[in-house]
Amino acid sequence: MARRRRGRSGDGGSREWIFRAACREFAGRGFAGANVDRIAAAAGVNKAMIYYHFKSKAALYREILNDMFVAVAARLDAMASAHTTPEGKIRAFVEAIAREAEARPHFPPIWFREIAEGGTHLELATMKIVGGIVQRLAAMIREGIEAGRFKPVDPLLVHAGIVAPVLLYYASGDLRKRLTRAGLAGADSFGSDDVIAHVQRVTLGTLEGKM
Amino acid sequence: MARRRRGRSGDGGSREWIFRAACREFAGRGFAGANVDRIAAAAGVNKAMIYYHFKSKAALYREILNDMFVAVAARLDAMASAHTTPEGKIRAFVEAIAREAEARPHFPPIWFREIAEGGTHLELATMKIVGGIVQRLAAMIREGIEAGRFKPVDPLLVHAGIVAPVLLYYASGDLRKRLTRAGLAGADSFGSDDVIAHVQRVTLGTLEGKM
DNA sequence: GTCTATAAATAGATAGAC
DNA sequence: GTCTATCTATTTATAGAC
Repeated sequence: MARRRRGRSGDGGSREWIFRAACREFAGRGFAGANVDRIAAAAGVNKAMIYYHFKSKAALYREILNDMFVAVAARLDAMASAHTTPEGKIRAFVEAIAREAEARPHFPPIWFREIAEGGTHLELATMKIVGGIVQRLAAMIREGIEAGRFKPVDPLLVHAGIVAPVLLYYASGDLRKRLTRAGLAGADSFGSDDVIAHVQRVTLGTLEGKM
Repeated sequence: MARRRRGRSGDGGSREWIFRAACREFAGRGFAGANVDRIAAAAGVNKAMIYYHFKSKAALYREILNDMFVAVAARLDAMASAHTTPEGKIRAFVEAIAREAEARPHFPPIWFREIAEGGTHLELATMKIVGGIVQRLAAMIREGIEAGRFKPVDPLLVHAGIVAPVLLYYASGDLRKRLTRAGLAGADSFGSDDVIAHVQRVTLGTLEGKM
């Protein structure tokens, strides 16, 4: 442990080392389970530095939450603009969630825990960004309906059908390993690309009303 | 707070009061965030009683985890036996998960958190029960394939497509309330029956290869 | 910006009386 | 089975020197 990834290119100094170590700590142990001493050790800085850069453990956590959704929204816009058809946009939405989960491995577990906690730590600004993400998907569906290619389906049901399985896949990596080690049908039979393709197929099938 | 549901019919005494209060506490705050004093207060018993009935906070939590999956497996068997067709069994699987989430509101949030934690608290016996649940679904799919009604789809992908959205719906109740209060597209446009029907339709559409 | 030392509160667990 | 009192360890947070 201790002293990780200092001196790497793209490093923003102690503040960023702390931020990254905190992402891992909160993802692995949750807000209450996370330990400031451990974050400091993993970041390779003194504990007092955390309070120099951040107001509190809670403020640090809230900043991570906000960063997650800012990144998702940005990636969503970047990927969606490359597609013109409603189908392409839906595919891009699914892939954007998955790619963001890969870029920020703390995203799925932290979000799962925060959902379980009722979103207690979400700032208003962050909630608005979360709302905007759902609205982007709703707009894609509306567009597809107007183009006569999609049947009307509740956007939140579609959203859940995409985000829940994709994030579950990324959040459950350790659990699946553990189940496999225990001699159970752990299933390493597929990878992230299979998950993405499957969710894209299921989602479009639902929207195109082929069932 | 304090002193809840004592003297109700079906009460099993202090041990059960503690167990139920602990379910709520762990669901709302996670394992690390849960507080033994608060559990005792909510159960209306003295804190020492918790250690009289359970070995430790962790042991109490592990017992709750195990109880959850024993109940899911039991409900699954009870509901599946009432159906003969592969389609009916898949529908019953979806409904069983949902009904169990209603019967044990702590199930979705606790399971989400435990997944995020890599299943660290799962005993071997509990993991076997979890594995058995996936195997039950796999058997239903296999049966449908052999009957020429389903296309081959990875059972774990199907499982994720069912369990993730259903549990997300139940686990996100408080979050959705919070988003709505913040003036966002909270979506109270549908209820649990809509979610169940939607997931059943999507799952069968996927298995029947209509996309 | 960085570190040492420490305050101050919280929380899991147990001893022992009744 | 139940309660009081308490031990002990952990942990967030800050004061203050360099």
